[in-house]
Amino acid sequence: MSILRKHPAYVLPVGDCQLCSIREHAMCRATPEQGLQQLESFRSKQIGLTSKQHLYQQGQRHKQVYTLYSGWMMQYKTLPSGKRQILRYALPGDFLFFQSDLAAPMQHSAMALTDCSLCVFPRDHLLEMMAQIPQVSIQLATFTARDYEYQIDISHKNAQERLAYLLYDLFTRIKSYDPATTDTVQLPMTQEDLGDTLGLTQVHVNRTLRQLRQEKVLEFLHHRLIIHNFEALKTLAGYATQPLPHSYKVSAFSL
Amino acid sequence: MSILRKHPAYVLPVGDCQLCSIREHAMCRATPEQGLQQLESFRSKQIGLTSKQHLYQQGQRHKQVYTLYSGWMMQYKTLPSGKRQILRYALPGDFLFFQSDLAAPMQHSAMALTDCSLCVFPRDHLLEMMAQIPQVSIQLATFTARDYEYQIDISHKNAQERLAYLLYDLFTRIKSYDPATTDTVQLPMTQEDLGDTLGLTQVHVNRTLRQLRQEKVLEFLHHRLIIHNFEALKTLAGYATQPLPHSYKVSAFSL
DNA sequence: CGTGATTTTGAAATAATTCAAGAAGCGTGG
DNA sequence: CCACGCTTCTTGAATTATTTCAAAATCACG
Repeated sequence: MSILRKHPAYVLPVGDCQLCSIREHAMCRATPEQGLQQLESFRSKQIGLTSKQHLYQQGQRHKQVYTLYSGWMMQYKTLPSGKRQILRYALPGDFLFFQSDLAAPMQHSAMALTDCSLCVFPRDHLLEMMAQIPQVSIQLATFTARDYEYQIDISHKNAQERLAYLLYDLFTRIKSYDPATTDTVQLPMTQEDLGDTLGLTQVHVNRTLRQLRQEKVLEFLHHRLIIHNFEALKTLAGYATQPLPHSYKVSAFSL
Repeated sequence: MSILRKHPAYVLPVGDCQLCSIREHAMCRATPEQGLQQLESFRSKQIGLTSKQHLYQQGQRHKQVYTLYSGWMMQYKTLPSGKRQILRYALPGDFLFFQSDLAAPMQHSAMALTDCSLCVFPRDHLLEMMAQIPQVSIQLATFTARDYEYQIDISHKNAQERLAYLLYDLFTRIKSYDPATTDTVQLPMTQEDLGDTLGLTQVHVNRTLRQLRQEKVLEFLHHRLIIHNFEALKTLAGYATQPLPHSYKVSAFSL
């Protein structure tokens, strides 16, 4: 059995996907009881994927939208140059599908990194869901903003800082599924995946990981990430421990 | 009078800001008549800013949200290193303020690049507006997704491609305010601003602009952008003219 | 155990930054 | 209307960051 099959499959905390009995689901979180029933009426089915299987492909006019119930998925784009750009790793509870133009063909592909299961909703009903259940739109706007802020935060960093930022984020997200986690987690991605995520070559990722290992910050080897120095990692990743100074006057209107 | 004062101030097409009679306003676009009246009831006032004035500052707990009515603004962050990262240039109709955690202090600052006017809404009412007027949430999710996709698109590019992408985008946005535009527009930003937007040094922006000029793609000098070769620019910016090939099989569930 | 995928390392080339200094444009005050 | 000072733009040389190419070592899995 492949390492990706036996990889720990993080699962949403509550029961079978009723998209609704699962409060941790991105689409359900903060939705009131009545809204959950509505949501459930929109759901069309559940599906399973095995590792490496695609859920949808860039260029397709896809008719459905998803939330991930268990497993890891990744979303990526094939660029005009032929290179692969990984946009995002999805964990249980995360949306898969959203793009600014819902009517356009998908601008990216989604592939299972491990065996997965998902909840399916008809794409045609999404706007209806957003209109009828305000929490759905709010969640969607909030999660999209979070992804946006993630990209903003990583964009002006160098190789070491990016790697630190990405690995810190992945570690933190996984830890939220298994609070017993101390310093070690299993990750389904390779060094090449990390490179395609960060816009670095696999070779440079390897050398940067070596640096981080030598500096005793972390180790990443064969799908196992170990964090040795949490504080150093956070600092490298650019999480400010001090509030930033204000250097300009603010308009009189601003308060 | 400063060049930034006499800079062309793009204004929303329709009348005084009734946030409502202005259909092109991000918050109003696609909102039905009844929603517009509701929106108007939420609006608290209009304000003006002069060039270089700040609307809000990173770290503040800001009580209002805005849509820009006329002029240019920029949103930026001060990083722990002290460097400035410009996130976004706002033109009339654009939202200013959104972040994933509405209750947190602002994660960025907003400054007027030219004289500006804006519509103001109490931040406390934003979630209420989103819940009562579904179009507001949908617009917010859509625009945030657009910003996200913009960051995704620019993130794995080199200096020349980034500059091409940014300038093409700015050109296109301005053109939408003045359809008579052919190949020349005025931009309020400096080469240093472009550098802080793209994560490049001002010196490298200068050298890259020289390359683009020598290759007869475009000229950017003293706030004036001239596009000489639109096709070359689009290609450099990474807009694929051909659909991308599909290389993987898709799950049986995907249609 | 053998094969293909992944990781590691070295050497050379390219991309971008840093430091430094000079040139050109812009706006204010005389 | 000109002169001065400040900001922005330009260029060169040296340094650092990252990529490319290539090959060997290790690992996973059948």
